[in-house]
Amino acid sequence: MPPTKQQPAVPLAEQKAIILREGRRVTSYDVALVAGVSQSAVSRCFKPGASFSKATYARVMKAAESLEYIPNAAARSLITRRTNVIAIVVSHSSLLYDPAALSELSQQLNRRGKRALLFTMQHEGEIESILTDVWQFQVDGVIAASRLSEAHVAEFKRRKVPLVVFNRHLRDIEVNTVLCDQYEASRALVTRLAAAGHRQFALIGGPEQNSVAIERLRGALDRIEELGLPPAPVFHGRFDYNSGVAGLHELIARIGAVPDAVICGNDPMAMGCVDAARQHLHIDVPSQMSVVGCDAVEGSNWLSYELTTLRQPLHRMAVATADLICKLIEAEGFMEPEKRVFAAQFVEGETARLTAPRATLAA
Amino acid sequence: MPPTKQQPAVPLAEQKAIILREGRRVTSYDVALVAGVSQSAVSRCFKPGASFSKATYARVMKAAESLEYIPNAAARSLITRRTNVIAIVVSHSSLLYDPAALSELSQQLNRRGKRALLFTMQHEGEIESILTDVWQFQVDGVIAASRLSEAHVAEFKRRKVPLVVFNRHLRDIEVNTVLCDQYEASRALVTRLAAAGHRQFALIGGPEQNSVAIERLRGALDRIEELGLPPAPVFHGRFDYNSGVAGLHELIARIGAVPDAVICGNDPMAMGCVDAARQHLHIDVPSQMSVVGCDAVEGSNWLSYELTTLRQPLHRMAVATADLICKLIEAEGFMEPEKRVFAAQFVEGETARLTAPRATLAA
DNA sequence: TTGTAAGCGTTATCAC
DNA sequence: GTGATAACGCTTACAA
Repeated sequence: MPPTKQQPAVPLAEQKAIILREGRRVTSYDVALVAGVSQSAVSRCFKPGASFSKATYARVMKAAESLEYIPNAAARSLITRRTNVIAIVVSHSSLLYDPAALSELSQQLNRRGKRALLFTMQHEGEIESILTDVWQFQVDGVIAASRLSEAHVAEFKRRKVPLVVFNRHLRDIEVNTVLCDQYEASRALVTRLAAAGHRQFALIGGPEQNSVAIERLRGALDRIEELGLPPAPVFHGRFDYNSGVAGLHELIARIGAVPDAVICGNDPMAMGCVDAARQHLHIDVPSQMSVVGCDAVEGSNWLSYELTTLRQPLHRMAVATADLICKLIEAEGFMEPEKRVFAAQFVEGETARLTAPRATLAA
Repeated sequence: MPPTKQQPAVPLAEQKAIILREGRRVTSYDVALVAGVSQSAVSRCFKPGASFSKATYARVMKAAESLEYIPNAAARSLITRRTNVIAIVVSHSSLLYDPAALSELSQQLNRRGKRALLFTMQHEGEIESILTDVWQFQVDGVIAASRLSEAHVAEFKRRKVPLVVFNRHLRDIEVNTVLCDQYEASRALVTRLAAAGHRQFALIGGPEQNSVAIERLRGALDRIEELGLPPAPVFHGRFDYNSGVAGLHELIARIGAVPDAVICGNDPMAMGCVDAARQHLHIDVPSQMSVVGCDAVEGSNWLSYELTTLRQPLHRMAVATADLICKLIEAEGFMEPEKRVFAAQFVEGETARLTAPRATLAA
């Protein structure tokens, strides 16, 4: 066996004492001293795919473990220009009303070795200060589930920070997007309900600025007009249960009669609408009035509701989003904006009448 | 006016061209060149409380803005040893079943100038790899809403990373904690229900390893025994709606009769229990059987349920958690572990009978 | 108040 | 395969 050439190793206990005394963190330099190798050798051992001998690796790992050494991500990212952090920008309400989306996104990023830096905003105005922080943290990319102006999108481009817009419709802006085709889903829904004999529609939409809410409304209104049905009144809610309750009362007052079908911008509003109908107004759902929600959230399929709704393929959308952001990071700017559109899946449920009523035929 | 002494400023356009050509990021050095000052002057202008003249500040800010300069957080944290990032470790299920907690925490951190790095875990086993990442990212502190072993807590201490455990009961471990007194709340609940004449209790608990679930069960079981009531059977669910449905069926089979009251470990399970009673078994709630949940989640107060439940003061808990973690960061280790305990608030709702039944007196 | 210069803890380059 | 050495972009004494 040839003699192993190596630097004199510093005793572990001694090095530990020094670190403790100076109140320092453990660095790769400390590991190098204990392992009897150079600092760069330590660095290489922590880099997958780098070249080092088995013996060096063993010595380094032993020293690293006994010192509980962990590489410093800040120092690494300073030179690699990669942080392995993806910012997720999400509004307070989407977090509350659809927590599964955030959870899925986080999981998918983790699986790809990325971590999620969470930015929640209560008001649209906070976006400015959030973006400032996003730039500061040098995140590798951003997933935004929030409204973004054209100027904001342009700044992402200038700064070369990959951006994927999740489930928002940014019309006429060239930007990477993963979304569910709300417009088409709404149209198909109206078609189906109309085929079952519904004529007078009423709509409980989401906030007027919300792009998802807008698309859902547009789809329904366009299709209603195309089919020559009576115009549908619109109530703008805030995506919460109470908006559904209030919405139904107001819509009935406006029409002066019970509508055949109420299409709601999301599930909590639809559940509010169902409850208001059944418990306040003693309207039977679905025989007297149909109610449809959107999102198939936790709770929509419970026995008390069994809501008719539209399920977004959240898992697949999260996978697509994570894939896309990773691809963008790899491509380093040399990629055309990509839009990945998913179709919503109809959940029949029990709150909408989906076949023509016999009674009507008899009458 | 005295002549302003300053270094020759480099033209903005020229500097921009250089940056673009070299594909670099904009650094404080670029700003310094354009502003005609030293790099350290630029740094100082971005540090609140540092000393600089008004004139210098103005020149620096003008240059910074025109170059769209933003300080690099990685470089800064390398030297300041502060990242302004707090890790939030949360299990998939708590994110899903109580998204408001995460949202509140994130908001409160933001308000204190901190950002949240989100770690979600689907299985308890993932905690190891998560902690490795936590150390790498040099976060200023960690808020954990998950199970942590004594060894894990010890590692936080060794690495001097502030830790606050959110709403978990780590028995016999010295660790900063913000929680709701589940044990006491459960005891009080049993007391109140017993006073209303309930004798046969049944329990639908959460996962056997979950500390919150354990405390809730313990409190109920202890109090039931103290009051000399018949022993209550326990079903262990997974915190989801279906567990509540399945739980009620099984508990009734075990007792051989309908219990007087079912205490559930959280709201979705309670709602499952209510639905199973009303719709599968045609048991009237609350006249024939009382059902109580826990958490007062979104949906528990909707008309179809109006659940009797225990509300945790989430907002105040989030504020306390954010305050505590910030205090710990400031104290740099010189602080005794602190436990902040909040009391749950009883929500009367409509699924539990809270007064003695007249019928019983007559019989 | 301001500029000079020495770090912070890595990775990357390049001889050997 | 390995060890010097130069970045990375900032903060912070210290001297002027």
